Amino acid sequence: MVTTRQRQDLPEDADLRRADSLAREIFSDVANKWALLIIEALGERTLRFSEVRDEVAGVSHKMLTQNLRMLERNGLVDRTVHPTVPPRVEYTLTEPGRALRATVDALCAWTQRHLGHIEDARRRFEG
Amino acid sequence: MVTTRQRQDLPEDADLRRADSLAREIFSDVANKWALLIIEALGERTLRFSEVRDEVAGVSHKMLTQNLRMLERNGLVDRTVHPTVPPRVEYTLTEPGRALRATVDALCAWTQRHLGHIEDARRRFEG
DNA sequence: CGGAATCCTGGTTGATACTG
DNA sequence: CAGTATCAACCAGGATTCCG
Repeated sequence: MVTTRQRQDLPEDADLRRADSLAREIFSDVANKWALLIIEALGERTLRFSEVRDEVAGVSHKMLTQNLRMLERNGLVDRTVHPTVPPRVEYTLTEPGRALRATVDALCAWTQRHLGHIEDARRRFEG
Repeated sequence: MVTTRQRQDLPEDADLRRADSLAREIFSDVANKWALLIIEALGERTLRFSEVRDEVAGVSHKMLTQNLRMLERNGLVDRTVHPTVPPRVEYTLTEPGRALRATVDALCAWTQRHLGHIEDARRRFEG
């Protein structure tokens, strides 16, 4: 993944730059708090809309639908509508979604491992 | 890292909940586009403010200082001021910063690997 | 129950200008 | 060059309401 400015602008770089801006877009979609928390909440399970809402602390109805749509659009979650009444909508991670979840797990582990160091750094910072 | 609601609220859980909200806070700090791009840009190198700005495409002066401060506060980057004129300020990842970078690398790799799948998913989504 | 639409507020962002 | 301050614009995000 390219995260830096392009140094040149030759015509033959066109498709490279396209893939690049796409990567950037996906990165922006995914590198966001709610998306990552939702992916983490889904884990290996299949959850209903309201179950996800209950699992992800503090998420609003709106943010949840918005992010679930985005994840569905990018093929990271499957959305299944059961035509019953009342309606029942279930969400599951797709294969790419589960792969992403692995790196989110790593991020969570990193956070846990460095909690102490970060607390110290903060005390030192404002001193 | 705990990402779900607390089911109970017993007194003895107080410090657990404190660590929890701290983890949540750090997660929110770090799970953001600019922070991750900056960490990726720094990599193993030491860069000046203007060099980081040049490496991270599209970041504004303000967002850059803001995020660098945040990363410094959390002890993820070292900030060294050389008292020369004009001033020279250099940024380097700390050990925790480099550890975090490893997971960011994983995220970037994930993005690259699934670019195609995601493009397809999008086409299927809007139909 | 899940979702869309509306409104409304406040935080985030970029532009600009100024300091050391 | 690096950083801060100020201001205006914008958009994220919450609350609410209505629909299937």
